[in-house]
Amino acid sequence: MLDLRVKLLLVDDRTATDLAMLVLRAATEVIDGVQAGMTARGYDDLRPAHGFAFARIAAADTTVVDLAEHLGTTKQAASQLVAGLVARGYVVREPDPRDARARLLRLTPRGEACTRAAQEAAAEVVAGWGEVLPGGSLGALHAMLRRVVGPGPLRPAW
Amino acid sequence: MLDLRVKLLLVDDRTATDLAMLVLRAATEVIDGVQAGMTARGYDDLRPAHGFAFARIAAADTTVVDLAEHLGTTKQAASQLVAGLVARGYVVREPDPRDARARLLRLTPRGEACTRAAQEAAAEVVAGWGEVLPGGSLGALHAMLRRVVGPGPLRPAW
DNA sequence: ACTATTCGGTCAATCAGCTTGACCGAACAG
DNA sequence: CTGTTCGGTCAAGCTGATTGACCGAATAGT
Repeated sequence: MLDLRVKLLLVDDRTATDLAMLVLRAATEVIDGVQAGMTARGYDDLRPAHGFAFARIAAADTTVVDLAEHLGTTKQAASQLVAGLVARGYVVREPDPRDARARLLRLTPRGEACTRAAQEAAAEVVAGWGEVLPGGSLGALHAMLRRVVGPGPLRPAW
Repeated sequence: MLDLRVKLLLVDDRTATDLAMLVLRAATEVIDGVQAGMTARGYDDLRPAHGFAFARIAAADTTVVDLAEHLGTTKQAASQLVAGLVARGYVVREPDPRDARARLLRLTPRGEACTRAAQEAAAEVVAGWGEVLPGGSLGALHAMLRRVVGPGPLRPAW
């Protein structure tokens, strides 16, 4: 009877591992689709990792250390990544009024345009899913994942 | 009115990009969870990319070129990866009876045990999801993703 | 107020994994 | 039987990330 309960929770082992694989495949489609959409819009000098950095910088006051934590890398790696974005005109570093050591990262207009492009590309991928799913399923999918996944880092490297 | 149709398909733009992010978060949880479960089981010398290689090798007769295609890398990269697995006793190369150039890859008992461990770890992650979802939702999630994602490479790098 | 420790950030060297390019022997097409 | 394609490896080079050292600003302790 414990066995029955487990079966109810896990469906079954085969389905469980299968589901994990499907999630991975879906994520790969998102990444590849967004990447394709980005190059189609003229942004061909950015990797997915940059996108995650953009999302963080756009969302809140962000320092290099914050970014490193959010990306799950070292602060040195984050620093290099930011240096690249600054060199390409997507990001500027401005002094933090509250802490002379820190430098706040902010998106340039170009960086914001790029962020919007990424969101459009992501929406396109999801729209493709909506076309093969019965109406309302996307909302259900969203609701389920929302309950399932907690906040946490969006590690850009497997 | 076109706008209305789009809205029906995409739910809305905000939800769409949000869904994409959730999928990415879910994938990160899977990867990190499996990785943690693997090290907990004593396999601490393997990266996620190796797991994808295992899955392919276990599923069908596989050569290095097949593997490269499946992983979305060059055959040289796949060859190096296989060399590492052979050196660590997870995989053996045996001659292909039909083609003297080719070498068929096969899992050793150690490699098979490792594959089972990975499946267990993946099932654990999914089981965690099942605990916070109403009964039957995992099945629904599985069904939706199954319809949505097509066959394709499981790219190990973002 | 003064010292010591922590913290944000960068510089430098090193490392791991992947790519490009060249090449070999086996298979196949003419 | 000869030219070309294909499976696979070797070698060199590049990129992204890590480790280690360090500087100046902030904070803690007394």
